[in-house]
Amino acid sequence: MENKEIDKKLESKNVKPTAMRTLVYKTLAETGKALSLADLEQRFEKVERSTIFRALKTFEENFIVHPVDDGSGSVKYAVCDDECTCNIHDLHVHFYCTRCGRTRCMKELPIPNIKLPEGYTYDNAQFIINGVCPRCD
Amino acid sequence: MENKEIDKKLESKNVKPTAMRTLVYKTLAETGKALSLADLEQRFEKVERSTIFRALKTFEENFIVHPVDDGSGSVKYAVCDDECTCNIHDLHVHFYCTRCGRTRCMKELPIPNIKLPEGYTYDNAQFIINGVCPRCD
DNA sequence: ATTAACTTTGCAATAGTGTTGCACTAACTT
DNA sequence: AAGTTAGTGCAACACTATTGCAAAGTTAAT
Repeated sequence: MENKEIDKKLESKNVKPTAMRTLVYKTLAETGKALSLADLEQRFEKVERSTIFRALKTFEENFIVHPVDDGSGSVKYAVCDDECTCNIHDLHVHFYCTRCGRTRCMKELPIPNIKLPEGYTYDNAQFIINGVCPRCD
Repeated sequence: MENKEIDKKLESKNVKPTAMRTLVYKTLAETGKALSLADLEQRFEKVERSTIFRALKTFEENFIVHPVDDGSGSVKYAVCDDECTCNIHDLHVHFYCTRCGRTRCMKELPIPNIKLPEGYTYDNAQFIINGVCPRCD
């Protein structure tokens, strides 16, 4: 993905594209997986943890990435689709491979509609499936 | 719940009932919610974190409690049903209230059956719904 | 262009969760 | 009762997430 393209994308979501943000976004988009802060940190070496952290938070607030808590101990982040507003209708299943630790967005599997008992309202959900991915099988 | 009853239960799952374990189990069973290590720690004051921690791990290994990672930052634990073997068929939805931070097992809502793409196998899942519970509404 | 105002970044420090080694004590075995 | 095993408390530590502050970079206004 071109840097210019990324910058446009960020701007379209009201986030000023800086070198670091572009880099973080690019990495997330190119790997196509959900990555944790530590994952990202390793990939660049030079960049400060807090800088990446704040980039992710900014992205999250502006619906550029969504957080995935796969139970691995650290929250991971994956790029949202263009139309994503991170509301309940955009949610999808995530698959966590217990062998390689990789987390994959299963955008083709939307979170099933659940009928909660009387009195409960919801606005978000996480559906993590743990198992073994084809690569590790 | 009687202590004797608890002790029987623990023994039936091959866990030796000690004073601490009985206490931890009792608390989990009586509150009827999923509690974190920190939650439990607060309730007793006197008892060591690591002791509670190890009690929970022991319970988990022996299918006496199941862990719930509701995204609050700390894993919580809830008592299993009698017949629970913590395999994929025993799994149920958990509801995390974003106002009060309480996590409730929705045993009446089993995790829906998901058809994964070719090549993926699974053995566990977490389905957390975030919203507001009746108490907080 | 220069200064002022604001934003982003890097660094250092901190809080909280989870986890382990070790020594001490309690419980169980023979 | 002596020896072995299991459980507990304490202290230490690793790691993730998070924040305050100061330096550097960017933008806007004169």
